[in-house]
Amino acid sequence: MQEHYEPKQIEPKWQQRWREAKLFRTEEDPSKPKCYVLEFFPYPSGDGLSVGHCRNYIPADTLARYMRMRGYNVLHPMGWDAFGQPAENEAINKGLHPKYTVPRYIANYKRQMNLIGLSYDWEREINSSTPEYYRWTQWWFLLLYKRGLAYRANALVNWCPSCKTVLANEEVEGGKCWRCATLVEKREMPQWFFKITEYADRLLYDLDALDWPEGIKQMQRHWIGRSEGVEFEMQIQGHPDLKFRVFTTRIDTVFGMTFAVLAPEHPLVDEITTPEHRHEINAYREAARRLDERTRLAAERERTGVFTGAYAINPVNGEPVPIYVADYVLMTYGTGAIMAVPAHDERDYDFALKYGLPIKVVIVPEGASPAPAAWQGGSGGEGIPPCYTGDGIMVNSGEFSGLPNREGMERLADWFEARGIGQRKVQYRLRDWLISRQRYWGAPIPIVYCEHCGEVPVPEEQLPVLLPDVEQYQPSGTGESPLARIPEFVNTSCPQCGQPARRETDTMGGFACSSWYFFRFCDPHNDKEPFSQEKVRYWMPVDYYVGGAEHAVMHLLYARFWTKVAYDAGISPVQEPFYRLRNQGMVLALTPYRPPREDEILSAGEIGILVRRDQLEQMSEAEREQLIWVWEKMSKSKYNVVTPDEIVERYSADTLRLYEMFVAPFDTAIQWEEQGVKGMHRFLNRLWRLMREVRACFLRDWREILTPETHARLDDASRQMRQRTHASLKKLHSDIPDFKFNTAVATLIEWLNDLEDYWRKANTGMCCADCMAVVSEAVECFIVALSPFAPHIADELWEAFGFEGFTLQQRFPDYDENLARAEMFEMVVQVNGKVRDKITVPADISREAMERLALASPRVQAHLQGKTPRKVIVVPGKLVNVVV
RNA sequence: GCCGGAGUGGCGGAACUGGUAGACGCGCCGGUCUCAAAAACCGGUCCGGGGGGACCCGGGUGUGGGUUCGAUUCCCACCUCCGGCACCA
Repeated sequence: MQEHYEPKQIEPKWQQRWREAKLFRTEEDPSKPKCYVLEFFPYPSGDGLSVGHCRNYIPADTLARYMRMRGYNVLHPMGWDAFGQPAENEAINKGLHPKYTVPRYIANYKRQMNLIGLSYDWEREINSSTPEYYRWTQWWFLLLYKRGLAYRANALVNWCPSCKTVLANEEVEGGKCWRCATLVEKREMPQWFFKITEYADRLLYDLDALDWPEGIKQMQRHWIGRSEGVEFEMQIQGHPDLKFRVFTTRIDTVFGMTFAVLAPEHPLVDEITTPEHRHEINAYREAARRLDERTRLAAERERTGVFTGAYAINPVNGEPVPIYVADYVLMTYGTGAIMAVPAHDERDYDFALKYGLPIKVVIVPEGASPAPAAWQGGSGGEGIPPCYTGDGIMVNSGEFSGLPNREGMERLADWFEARGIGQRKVQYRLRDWLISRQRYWGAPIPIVYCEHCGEVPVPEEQLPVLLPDVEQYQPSGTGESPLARIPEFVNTSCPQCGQPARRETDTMGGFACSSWYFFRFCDPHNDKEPFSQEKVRYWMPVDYYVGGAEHAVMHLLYARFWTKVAYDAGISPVQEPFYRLRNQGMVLALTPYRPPREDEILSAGEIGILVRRDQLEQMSEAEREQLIWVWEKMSKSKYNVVTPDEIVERYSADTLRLYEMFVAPFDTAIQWEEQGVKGMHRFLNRLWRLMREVRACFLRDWREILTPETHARLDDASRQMRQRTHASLKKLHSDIPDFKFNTAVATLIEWLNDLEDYWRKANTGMCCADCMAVVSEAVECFIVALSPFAPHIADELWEAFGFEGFTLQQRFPDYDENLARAEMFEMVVQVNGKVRDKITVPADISREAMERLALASPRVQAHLQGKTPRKVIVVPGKLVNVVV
């Protein structure tokens, strides 16, 4: 055994041995329980992994290793979400085709993952950009298509002028593109959609049974946005042939309608606008269409709108109300038209105040007077009723007046349904999933357009539709994919009639690939089908799914949707793909900003000019003092990245692993500080030194020595050491599956501290064979228990102590419940709730004895000052509180 | 504005179903080794006050109130920070 801990020798050595032994290889084994541990499908970027990315992989790896050592058959695979726009954008910038860059980046990721000792079964590696994989992504498209869940439609879509492609609703964040933050525009184009809305209810209700972070479930619920209400029809005055429908969740307020609003894009606007308003309406619609997202973002909550000159008839009382066009009504939600009730809706209220429209109160809070005199003036001023959106009693509502509004809602819904002019309806915020991308680095949509047969799906046996080589990377700008400029690709024959036909040139967005990869990992090399039923039945669902919270809606919703479709088609054994979900916290790094120079101007919200690393090194002392350091998410663009490579170089992979798990709870954001890394390195050094000392006295047969009889004659310190060993194991068994890696590592450190103390004492003087057996038990258990966290040093020590094989093949040590329990405890004695004494007593002490000992304490007597206790509270195993 | 989460020493954080607040690590202070420094190791370290000292007294988990023998933990109100959504009728 080397004198010092030399990670540079032991880490590569063990990584090589693991590889040669195919240690991480997984096969189906019906005799063992399975455990599927999966991390989010990474996109292999040219920047490689940072220690920030490792925050995900390291704890997941520790969990996977632990589960293996618990006897589970663990599936822990890794692969690459290799299609996507970053690779294309890079191709444009550097002139290198993704087919060359992507494999290089993958190789680097893999090298880094191996460097930090991740236990992936590389035989199951998959790459979504290979025909072997995307063939089956296309197969999924056809599955959805056959089930009526894929359709092409002309639609007003989100267009990113920078990416030159359309975006799904989920990919638009605050009106900007999720990738490049460019303002998104609206365009009308034919596009492919998946009918995720058909699954809205199931996607909503099935969330309840999932063991996911509550926040993520909440976000999905909100994204689906189910609401119940009534959709009804309104006549337009002077147009007996025209009517429009509105949706409301507050049918109880229908008597308070004082105007109606159509979305600017509503098809009826043209027909009903009167000549004198036409000019103004057209201008408004044009502005809304063009500057849509921009103005809506800039002009906060400012309401604007224009009168059409037309009137709608309120069906409940026959009163005409003016019809406005306003952009606060969205064409994409509900019917694109609303009844406006300013007295009971904030938005309608603001609009009515601005345009001087009447405000008619139809609900009053229970016990309140409906008289105008009672109004203290809403935000509109004296004499104007405030906007009240809560529950109450209906007034001014004809035959419904006097009813509690909740009841009125039901009666009115019945009223509309009985007359056939309206019905109860459920609305969703969720829209269908737009899948088309006008890009070449994605899976081609397997559809052919034939003059005779129309839209024809490519037959399964003709898959894959191979992606051709693209020489011109640039998007066409017309909105078409670069694939459209490759005649050999576009021109084909119709699979049905054989006549000349054209291929669809759109590809599928990247989320298609990641919506089913967890199935593929179960059977990654199947070339007959996407996956075999037998294997999927064995492995699915994913038991632990680990990744960042940024995919809360997009990926996680899409993957759930595809899984449900597969379930309905009889090819998935589960309705939900991910039983447990855990989100890791971000890794923050200090990022330097400098004050702006005279010629530089900061935009709003900026605190200074970002300083690059090379610039930082050239700065003078005076300049450095001016810097403002801010904790920000580690990223290439902030020049604050720390790589695992440099940490492994300076310390070791095991150090990095321990630090990332120890520094904070798994789901908390952490601040990257190298000082803390040093602490973990010290721990490993200390471990090494102690093991070197202990090795000579190590007794392999400690199990035979430590019989119950021997245990009974051990001294206090030895029995306590055994208790510490077993209690530590117990704690590890509960912390690891619970993702409490920080306290798990703390437990290891404490255990080692105790062992060091015990060893010091046992080694000087009181040395005996029994003591060495106690040390040996602790040492052997410690090495094996350390293995999931720091596998390299664990295997090295394992070998140094003369054991064969790998720690990963050992059973994670079980603990003895009786030994884990302390024999003595420190009984706390309080007087009036304040700690006054601590007395060490046997664990099985009686309540009476506790009370007697407590009252006998001189300290307690001193605080009692002769007074007699009014009450004595005894909590067994804990404390005694004397109340005076 | 709405939804979700969190406020604990100089710092990251610990504390089971209400029961010793501050585990563990960093930093800092003192020491050992060294010509010296670094590294490494050993000891100390919530704040205030008292004592030569082992110790003793008081305060303390964002703020204010409440329940309780006892509250970081439960309840009410408020403040701050982080994440998400934002005209969804």
